[in-house]
Amino acid sequence: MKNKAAEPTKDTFKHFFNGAFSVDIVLIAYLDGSLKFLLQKKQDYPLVNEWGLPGDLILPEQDTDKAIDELLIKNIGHSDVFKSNLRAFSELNRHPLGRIITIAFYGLISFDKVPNKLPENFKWANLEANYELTLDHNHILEEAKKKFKENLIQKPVVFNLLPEKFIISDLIKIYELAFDKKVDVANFRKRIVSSKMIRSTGEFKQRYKSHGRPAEYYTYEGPTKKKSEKESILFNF
Amino acid sequence: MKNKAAEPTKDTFKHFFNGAFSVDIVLIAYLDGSLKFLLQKKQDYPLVNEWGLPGDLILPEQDTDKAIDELLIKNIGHSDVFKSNLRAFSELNRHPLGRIITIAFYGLISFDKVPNKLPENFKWANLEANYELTLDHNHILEEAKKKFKENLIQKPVVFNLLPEKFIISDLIKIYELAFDKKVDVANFRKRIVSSKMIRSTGEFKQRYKSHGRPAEYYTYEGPTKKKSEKESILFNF
DNA sequence: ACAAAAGTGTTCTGATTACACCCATGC
DNA sequence: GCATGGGTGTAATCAGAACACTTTTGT
Repeated sequence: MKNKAAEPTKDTFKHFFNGAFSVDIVLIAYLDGSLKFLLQKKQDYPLVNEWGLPGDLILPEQDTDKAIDELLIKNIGHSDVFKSNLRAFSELNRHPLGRIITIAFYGLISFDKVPNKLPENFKWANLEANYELTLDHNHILEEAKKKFKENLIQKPVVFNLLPEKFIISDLIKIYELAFDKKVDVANFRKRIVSSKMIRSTGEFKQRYKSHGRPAEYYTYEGPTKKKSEKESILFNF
Repeated sequence: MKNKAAEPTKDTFKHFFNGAFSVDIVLIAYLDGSLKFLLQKKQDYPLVNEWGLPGDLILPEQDTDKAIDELLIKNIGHSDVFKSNLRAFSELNRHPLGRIITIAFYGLISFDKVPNKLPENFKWANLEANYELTLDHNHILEEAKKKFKENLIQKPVVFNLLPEKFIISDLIKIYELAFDKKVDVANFRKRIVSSKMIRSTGEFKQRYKSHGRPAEYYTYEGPTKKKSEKESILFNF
């Protein structure tokens, strides 16, 4: 017992510290009547000219959230988006440079905050299109889409895709696109209005080159003040 | 243009490869009529004698899923549990040894698979108790509990806490414990039986030292075959 | 016989569905 | 006037909440 090895120190653990981290983001927007996500053409070795999710290697001393913000600021000019930590992707051989675990985020940006011009190596792609992305980015994209859809029905995240003032038909359109299903407009409208989550502004959308009654602008008021707070709980699957 | 720097190589990225990874798991069980989670007293420098979630540093060449399985096998004798990738925890100064990003899992183990004897430095703790855990493990625990509860109402994960054959009152008890609310037994029962998710076995639980009508054992049949598959979609918040 | 736990039935209410109808505008 | 998109009303149905009641056991 007295003959035990030397006390461990930080140095004892050196061999654990040979891994790298990166961040990637699936940034979703509602643009031109369809759902899109942001793509980046990689320019650095070893992925030159491959398309993938916006992302970067980070240094061990870099914070992941800040790294995402910096990435966004650099490329779309600001980081004013809704961000949610998706999960880590850690498959052993996911990256040719060595063991890199990536922290994936999914984000939502409202269309009024989408810049008119993107850097040359960025583009918006249709969320439903099939792209061959680099590394495991198709996998990350799928998981993000899954979480996005779950969130859409469970939490008021839609509003992050829309400006302060929006029209209900855009709200509905997003659901129809995301789930590829029709929405009963009358019932959707009644439910969302009666929930008090949105409030009418009295302003109306002027229409150009189309007719029909002008749509009223609504604005998001925050989550529902739980109406009833059920006494008994029950599963729902 | 011709004067550009040398082509980058793997070596160019060396400075990114100074980070470490770990895995941690919040393993939940339904034991002795309450919900518990597994705790480990750390024995290695620099966390000696601090209690935290079961977990370990992993080498850059180790797979995270395998690492969790090995951890479980070593300490509870098998890895036959339901596991779900929670997310990565990456705060800059979460670990005294340096930048270590941990991949957190949450897991569910059925009480018939819980070993009678645990290693000395492991114990089951009440899920609702307040412990001072090492590092950011309280934070990880909270996120795991949140996801556990979400899952309970959204997906048929409860069955992972119960043996092949179980009685409905245990099923209900888990919900009551997790949400600290009463469940209307009659309605719960009707809903779960009519869902065809569980099937009665014809076997009954013999009771010792208590009276009351014997409970029938049920068994899980798999997820509901979507009864109606709604035409129109609607949010639910 | 009675207490305790398991399991069933019935009523009432309110949410959800389906769909018909009305409104405001451009051409 | 009529086509188009926005917006409201209503009747029928169905799922959920509440709770009383029956069954089977131990003591």
